[in-house]
Amino acid sequence: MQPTAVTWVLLGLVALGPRTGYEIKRIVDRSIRHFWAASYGQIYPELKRLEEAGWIAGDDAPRGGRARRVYRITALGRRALRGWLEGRETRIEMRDESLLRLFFSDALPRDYGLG
Amino acid sequence: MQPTAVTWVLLGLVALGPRTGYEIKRIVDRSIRHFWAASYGQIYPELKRLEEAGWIAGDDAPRGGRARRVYRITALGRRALRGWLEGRETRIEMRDESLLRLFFSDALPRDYGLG
DNA sequence: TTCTTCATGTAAATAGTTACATGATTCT
DNA sequence: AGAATCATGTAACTATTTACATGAAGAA
Repeated sequence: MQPTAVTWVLLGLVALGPRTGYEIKRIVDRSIRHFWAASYGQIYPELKRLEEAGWIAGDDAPRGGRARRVYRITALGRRALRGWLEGRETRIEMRDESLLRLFFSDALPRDYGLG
Repeated sequence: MQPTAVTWVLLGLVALGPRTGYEIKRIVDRSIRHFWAASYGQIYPELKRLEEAGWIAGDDAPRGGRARRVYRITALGRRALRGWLEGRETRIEMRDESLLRLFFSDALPRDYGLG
């Protein structure tokens, strides 16, 4: 399975305990997003892919009449996650507008506004 | 002009001195990319847009038989850049794989590999 | 002469966000 | 009753990367 941007986020969260896509999104938005964001448009399709690959398994668990699907990690998924955890690859990309501003802070002639 | 991701990178670099698209790409790859990356597919079309907006002006400056276009900033461009520099908006997004790994470092049962 | 760098540009593919559709449940 | 939250999913849009085409100049 070719991992995408959200593969390890989903697999990691499901490894911590059974989760729905909705719960995953909530957790990501509250904490993980500070160093790795994820949108519904990524999460739901990727959960399907992970299930097809056998890394997670989904169980229908409706709450009343409301559809709901809870995913849990499989042995195969644990193996994959362990492999990634032990990896040394360290992809890092960032966009920090304040650093960009700092970089260009002297790009224009000063206006001596503070002088 | 609706700014894109690379607008301020290009305008800032051109404000520091006349530059070709190729030079901009080289500078970005050597330094700025650590906090704000840019690809040719963004740079060349955006240089065109900036020129159409009157924020920069391009002059053909071939080297021998090799086509070459050098851009310089205009008064309008300086105004726009100053406006952005004085702004307080601070968009920041990052993806740090090692932080993600750290976050999930206890997601699996320990294998006591170091014990 | 061959390799690297200079130089511009874009098509195609991939990635990602946003906004909506849909509707139940729970909280105030 | 009304608002917020739970819950899934995707279409359409926007953004971004990659790889290629093209070819001259300079360095080894």
